[in-house]
Amino acid sequence: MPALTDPSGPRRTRARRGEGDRLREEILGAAEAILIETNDEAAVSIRAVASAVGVTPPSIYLHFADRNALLFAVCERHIQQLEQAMERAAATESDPIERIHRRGWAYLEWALSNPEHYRIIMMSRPDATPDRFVDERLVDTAGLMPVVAELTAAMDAGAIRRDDPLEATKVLWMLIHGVASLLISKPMFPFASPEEVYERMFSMVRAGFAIGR
Amino acid sequence: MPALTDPSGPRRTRARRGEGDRLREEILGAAEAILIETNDEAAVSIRAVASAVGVTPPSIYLHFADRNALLFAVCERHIQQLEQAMERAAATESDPIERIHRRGWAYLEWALSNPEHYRIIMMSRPDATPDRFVDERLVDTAGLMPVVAELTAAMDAGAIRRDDPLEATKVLWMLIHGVASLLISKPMFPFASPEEVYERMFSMVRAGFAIGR
DNA sequence: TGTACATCAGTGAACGCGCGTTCACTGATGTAC
DNA sequence: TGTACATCAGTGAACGCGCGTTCACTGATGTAC
Repeated sequence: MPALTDPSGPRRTRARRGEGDRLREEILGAAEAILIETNDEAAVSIRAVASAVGVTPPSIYLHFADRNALLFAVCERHIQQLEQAMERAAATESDPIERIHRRGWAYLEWALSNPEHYRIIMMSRPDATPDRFVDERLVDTAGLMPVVAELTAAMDAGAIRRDDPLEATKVLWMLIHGVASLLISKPMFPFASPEEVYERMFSMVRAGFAIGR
Repeated sequence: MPALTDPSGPRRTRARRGEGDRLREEILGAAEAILIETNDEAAVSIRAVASAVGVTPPSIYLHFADRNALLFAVCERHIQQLEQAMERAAATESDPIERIHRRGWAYLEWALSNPEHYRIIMMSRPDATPDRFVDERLVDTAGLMPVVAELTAAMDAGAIRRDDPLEATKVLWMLIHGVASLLISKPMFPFASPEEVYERMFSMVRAGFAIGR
């Protein structure tokens, strides 16, 4: 009489030859699920993921160099969602500043919906960050380049004060990051709603960009 | 022949009766030193601190409830320094907005000088934060109240647009936090100098506060 | 001045934990002949 | 159609780690009589 219950996690049928990448996807899915469920990066351990997938810990190393690589692979997927969300948000608007306004709001919404992802990508210790997230990649990651283009267009059109669009964009990123990260880190602090805080912040941005003194 | 070297850390003479609090200070000092030296919260373990002081791990519990309590006791000292630095910075200036400008710069300087303290206090997971840092305390902690007073004075004097001074202050906190935390988290990212970034940010603040449209 | 005793500042040894990672291996699956 | 073999997807057991915390204790110091 075979055991009907499997104490060591869900059963899994071994992938067929050539389908080794199936496990990779399952690992990513399980890691993602644990991250969302616990909202705690530390809970995403090699052992926890392996057990959730129904596989032994060493199997993880068949697909990921180490724990960090796995963690960031999970986040990389979400970053694509962020970029798409920002594009969608801007799509139906033509005014450059308003497009930036919408992008920023999409960024904030995404951060608040995925606080632990946001924490890992934007708030973790630099030495825990894989190289490709640090330099070039990060510019895209944060969705900065489209904003630079937007600002340049607005300046060319004479809609806003002429300035260095890249530096201005970096500052915008810092401002929105301040809102996002403090809302995430201090959920008990009596902040106003995200909408209100965002509008207050952005009204300063508008004023700062305005032409004239 | 007695051992001349002590492999288990520095020797320490036991405190006399009634001087038990001496150890508390030594523990705080050692924890502080480790935090600054390693710039890594995780390095401040009960065992590491005990060994640095020249005492056994259980002794820590004579003075601190647990590891977290120790960690935050270390930070609490620094917060006082922050508050004092902001007061000093504002002291020689009379214009309310300029006073805020100086306070903000002092805040940023402090954060960049004590990145790991800043990380613990402002960027750590909420569930790792002792209660008293979460609510009332935090308002003082971040040095918000003087700014509220400054803004109120400026509004009363008709120098800036009338608005809710508390909400405006919270947003200012978020903005400066964005600058501080991103400079700390992404040291390799090609940001401009802290000075330049801060001035760019604050010029938006000034514009946002300005009277008129 | 001397001694029994309470107090206080620590100690020593151990608890149980979960972790990342390595290593030699197994057994099912497909392929070449 | 059959069989030896290479390959691939995993396994099982163990490594060594440092950690927070607990418990019963010791031994120096001061105090009361």
